[in-house]
Amino acid sequence: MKKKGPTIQDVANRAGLSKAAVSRYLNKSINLPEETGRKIDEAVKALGYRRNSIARRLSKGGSETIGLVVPEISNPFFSEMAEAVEQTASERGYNLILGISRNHPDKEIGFLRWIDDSIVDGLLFVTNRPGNRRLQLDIRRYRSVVLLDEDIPGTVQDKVFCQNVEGARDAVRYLIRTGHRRIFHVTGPVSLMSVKERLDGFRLAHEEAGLPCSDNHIFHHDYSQQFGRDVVRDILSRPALPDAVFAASDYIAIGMLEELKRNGVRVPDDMSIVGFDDTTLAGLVTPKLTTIRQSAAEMGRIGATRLLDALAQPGVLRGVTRIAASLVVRDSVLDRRE
Amino acid sequence: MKKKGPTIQDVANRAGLSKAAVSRYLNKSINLPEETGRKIDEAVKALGYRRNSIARRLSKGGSETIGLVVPEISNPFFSEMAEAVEQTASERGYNLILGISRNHPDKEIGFLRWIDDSIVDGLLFVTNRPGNRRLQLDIRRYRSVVLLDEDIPGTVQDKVFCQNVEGARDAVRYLIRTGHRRIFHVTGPVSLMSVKERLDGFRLAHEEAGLPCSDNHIFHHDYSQQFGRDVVRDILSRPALPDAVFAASDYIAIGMLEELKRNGVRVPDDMSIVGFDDTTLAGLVTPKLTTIRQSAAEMGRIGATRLLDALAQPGVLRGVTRIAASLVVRDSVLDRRE
DNA sequence: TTCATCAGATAAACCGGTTTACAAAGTAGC
DNA sequence: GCTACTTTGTAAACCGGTTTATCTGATGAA
Repeated sequence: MKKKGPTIQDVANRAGLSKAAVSRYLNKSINLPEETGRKIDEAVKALGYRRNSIARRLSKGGSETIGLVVPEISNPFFSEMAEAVEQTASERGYNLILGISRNHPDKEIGFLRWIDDSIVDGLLFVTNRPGNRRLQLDIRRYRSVVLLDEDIPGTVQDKVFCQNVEGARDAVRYLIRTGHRRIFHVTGPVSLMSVKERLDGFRLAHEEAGLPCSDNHIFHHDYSQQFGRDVVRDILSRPALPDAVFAASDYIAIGMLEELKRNGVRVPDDMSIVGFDDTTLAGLVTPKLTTIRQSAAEMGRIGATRLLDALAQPGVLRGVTRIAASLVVRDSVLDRRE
Repeated sequence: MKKKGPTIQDVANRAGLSKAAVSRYLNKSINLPEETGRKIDEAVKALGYRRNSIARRLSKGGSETIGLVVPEISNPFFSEMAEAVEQTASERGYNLILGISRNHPDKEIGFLRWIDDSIVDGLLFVTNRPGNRRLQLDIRRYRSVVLLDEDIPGTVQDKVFCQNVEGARDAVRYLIRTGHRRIFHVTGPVSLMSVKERLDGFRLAHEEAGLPCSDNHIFHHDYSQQFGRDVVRDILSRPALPDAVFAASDYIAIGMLEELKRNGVRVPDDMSIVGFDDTTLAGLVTPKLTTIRQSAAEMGRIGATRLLDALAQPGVLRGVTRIAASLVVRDSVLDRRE
């Protein structure tokens, strides 16, 4: 029942050589004459030798594994990201280990320890708790961490975000261009960089168009479907309805869609809605959601590439990379120009 | 820049003891007097010692990591499963490493090698290629593999599936009970166990009701949205439309919904639809999909528990576990009884 | 011939723990 | 006082590789 596989010593014995020769040959760190190489190859094949990766990690000090830490994986944005990261990692011979933080700072910090513990060589990190002081202080100690999607202020790592300002500005520009004048913004907590930046874009588009932009047209809470539903009740209780809403996430937009429907408000006839993210859900709801597309896959791919490059060649920081955010027109916005 | 953390030897030195004493104390495999224990604790704290998990794995022979292999992670069914697996694993001190096979048998077999390579102690395995001969032969060599969702014939591992027959039967019973008489079945490839079993349930419900059940009311291809769209064109080209369709996956059902809408066929007024899986998408589409709920999370949780139990106490096989599949009534079925 | 050089290969240290087998000191029982 | 445990602890082997420093014998140049 033991199934102890053959060790490198067994291979060496069979080939009539030393461990060192076999190891170096297998790692291509030595040039051996053809005949010798053949003997090793033969022994490896005959014994079915596979090197023990744990032992290898111990002596090399690396794990050939990277980690991805996300708040949740059942959110399509993160699962699309994970898919791309796994793809990129596996193309370069790395394994991917998954950490799900459920937004607990303790878990997040625990995942950082993976680096100390040589469980991973580096980490791709997404957090929704940028304000956590401990995390902030802690994360700076770690090189080989790449931040995705949301920033943690005061950190110096490589980072990959999307063009939040431009995306939001384009969304609102589009609403203005299609004749909307009273636009609300429903978004997440002010602590998040993406929220701040999308709000900047929202304001920018208003300024460009010479439109006023009141603070009480802005609703902060979180990027959830539930908030989308709740905010609708809030909005409907007000004297004047907006003719459009720019929601800073598809989840919010979808929650709103649902609740508006329940209240007999037709989208887009009575109210237009634009979302943000373009997860797979956006094309599935009715009406199909017009939204700003940011590719979670691209973010994952670029982040993983950055990280793997950094591991291969330490010391080279590339700073912040921005991926595109572009408008995808579907059915949730009505053209109101007469 | 080396950041070499303190080793157990450093702790031993500071506490004036031997490596062995420290190791055994830290692993609670020895009882030391309070005073000595305190000295070790002090040294650990003062030095900020964390044990090197790679070295530990090497000597213990285990990795305290399990793997989850799925065809894709961006499919909500699998990401919900992954979330539950990660949760269960982390509660028991295990890490989760993710393998995405993209349905390539080569990759699947590669992931099995993780066990040989001591990268994982065990594997949760979901495949859509049950027919692959090589995989079939190969997988039998591995204990500590648990099969989820789909079977691989001829294997002896622990397995967790859902009650496909009962679920499908209930779906069709419900359609019959609500007055439907001409029910089509749109499903995946015959090679999958789930497809066979759901078909059995489909037939069973017809028999019970004394209804005929023709083979050319059954459409096989795959569990994809695209097939849902395609099959609608096929069905609409036929002389007589069904009054209901039982789709063996939500993805198929959603694809059909979309294409039916495009063709002016109203759901559920002109045609009722029942899906299978109850992924998050089901509640989001219009009309909301009536479907059979199988909890991917529960499957993941139970599978992970089985695997971890098996690792803790080898040799005890529990065979096949079935999780519930139950009807969730939403808006895609019309009651046609006058 | 002789010294330098180099290809081919190895012994031994090392990575950082765990574990086995055993020693030394304390103490109980008689 | 002597034997028999118990307690407290350790030295050394081990896990399975990688890597460094070194050795040997052959080739080439002077």
